[in-house]
Amino acid sequence: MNLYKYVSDKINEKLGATVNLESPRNREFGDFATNVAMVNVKSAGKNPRELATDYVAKLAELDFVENASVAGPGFINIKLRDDFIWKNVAAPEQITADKPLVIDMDYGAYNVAKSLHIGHLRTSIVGDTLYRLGRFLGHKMISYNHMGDWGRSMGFVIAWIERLHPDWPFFQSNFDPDGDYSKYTFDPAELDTYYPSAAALAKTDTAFLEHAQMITAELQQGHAGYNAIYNIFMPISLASMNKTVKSLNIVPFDNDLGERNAAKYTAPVEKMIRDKNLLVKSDGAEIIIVKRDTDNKPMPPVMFYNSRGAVPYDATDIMALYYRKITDNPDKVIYLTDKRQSLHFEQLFRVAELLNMFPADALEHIGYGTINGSDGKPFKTRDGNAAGLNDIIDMVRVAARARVAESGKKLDDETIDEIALAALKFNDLMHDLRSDYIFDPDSVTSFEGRTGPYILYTAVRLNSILKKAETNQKSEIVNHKLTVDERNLLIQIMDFERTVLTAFDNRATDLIANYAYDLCQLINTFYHNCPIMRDDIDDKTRAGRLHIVRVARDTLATAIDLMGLTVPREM
RNA sequence: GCGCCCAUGGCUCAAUUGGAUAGAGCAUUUGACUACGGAUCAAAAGGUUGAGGGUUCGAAUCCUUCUGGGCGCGCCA
Repeated sequence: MNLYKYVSDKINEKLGATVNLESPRNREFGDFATNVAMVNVKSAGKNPRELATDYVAKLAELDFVENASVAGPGFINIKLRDDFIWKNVAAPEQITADKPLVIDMDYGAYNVAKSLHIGHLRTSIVGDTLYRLGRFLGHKMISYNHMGDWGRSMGFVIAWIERLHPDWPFFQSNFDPDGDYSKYTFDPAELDTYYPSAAALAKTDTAFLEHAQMITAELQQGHAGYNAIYNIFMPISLASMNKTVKSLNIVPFDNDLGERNAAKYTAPVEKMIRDKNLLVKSDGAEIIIVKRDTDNKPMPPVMFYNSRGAVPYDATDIMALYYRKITDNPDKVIYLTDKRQSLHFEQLFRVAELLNMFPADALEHIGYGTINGSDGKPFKTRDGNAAGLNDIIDMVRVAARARVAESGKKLDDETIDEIALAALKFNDLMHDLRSDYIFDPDSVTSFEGRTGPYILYTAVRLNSILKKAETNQKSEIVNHKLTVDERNLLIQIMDFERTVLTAFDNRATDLIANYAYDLCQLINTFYHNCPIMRDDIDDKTRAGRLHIVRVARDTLATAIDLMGLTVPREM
């Protein structure tokens, strides 16, 4: 149940006020606290402690209140009755948001012919958890991997292939579009080196750069040879992306539709823009002015056609939005990208408004921070290269395997992978996604303390008890007087629903991760202090504690699933 | 130049969006039933929340000035 909401509503009803209910930081103060007396002190004309005393008398009449007391400058602390807690604590169910929405989520945004690197970690992992959260709350979530598959980088890749194989038919003037080109193929790993190599060359070789830019424009305008070679490497690259997606255990994208798909809608979108007289010629390009008189900051125009006639990402993003409008017609579109792109999205949203495509509040950009190394600069491997995502996954796996070997346990590879992935993903999820954070390989691979493996370990422990207790499956709730550890755990369990709702509302995946960690701490303390299967434990206590274990396990398992992690059978 | 973001124990992060004695993890020191599984638990030590000023019952959080960092500002995404 949403304990917080229930208690909050009852108290509001009783006091005829809007109470700001909170969980006290220090659990000894009580299960809940409120500052309502301090807030209402002005209108009441009493001092806060007097007013609080009045409130306390009323609160004591509520059937779920064990006691209520005044503390400090006028806080009211409330302790719940044991039987109320016993009666209401339950495993989480699918929660339905008040108003289920259709939500398009744009994250991932992988690039063709460029392997995933550490920059894709957050968009993938956080995007996946937001997607799962939204789904859990009953929203219709539609995910888009808005691939970089049609812009400048494609010209670079093709130019690089031409450089390697100038004799290939795709680059000849007499290219036959109906020919059989099945013998031309690429090794995925090698393909991933093409774009970086080309980009590096373009920095020094202006002629190469200009040639690549021309190829981009010609590709977009239908050049047969370029399109043919594109159609060969594109699927190879996509398969490679999806392999990484799978190894990250993120929900497959509903749509792998990127810039190329969007560009199909150039004509209707251009018409919309022209109809409103928004397209302006400038330096050979065609742009949309989005600056407003009230702006006190730089607001460059949106590029629709560049001077070579190609559609850059400014334009394809408008078209992608158009595509989503005419297909999903979503209530909301949420973009999850690096925060450095926030100006771009502000521009895009202005265009959407100018075109009456979406109101401003339907579009949302969540900008996540950079993952830095211990030097405070974007994380690189020891040899100074941008760290590949597969390399990072492997690094954590190797560490996990070593850890298992050291402990003398025998776990299969699948389990080790689950542990390693948990370490990597939890480390990402626990940070405030809008801030930069430092990625410390030693800390991520330590598997101790505030880590993914700690979370999984806790779940495995609970499963282990339940397995052991299988024989006496009394599912009825036998209540006994709660110990402090039992009580703290149950209160936290009952706060799950509020946490999930708040996390989604604030697009704050760290709330789920931190909730799970706090829950695990309480579980482990309970586990340590409250024996269950030991011979000296009476049946009533055992049955009650087993019930707690079941509910705790189910709650934790739900949180783990929302984070896209898997509980191993053993560890 | 204009604009946005950040600064919290030695290190990495929190702080219920203005609430009580600023909490965790790592590292350090110490302890735990020969174990419902020790990837755990318990405890100690460690803080003028970058600096100054202001707002109020109450500030890490809001305003202001300063210092130090990061990022963005038309043909990349």
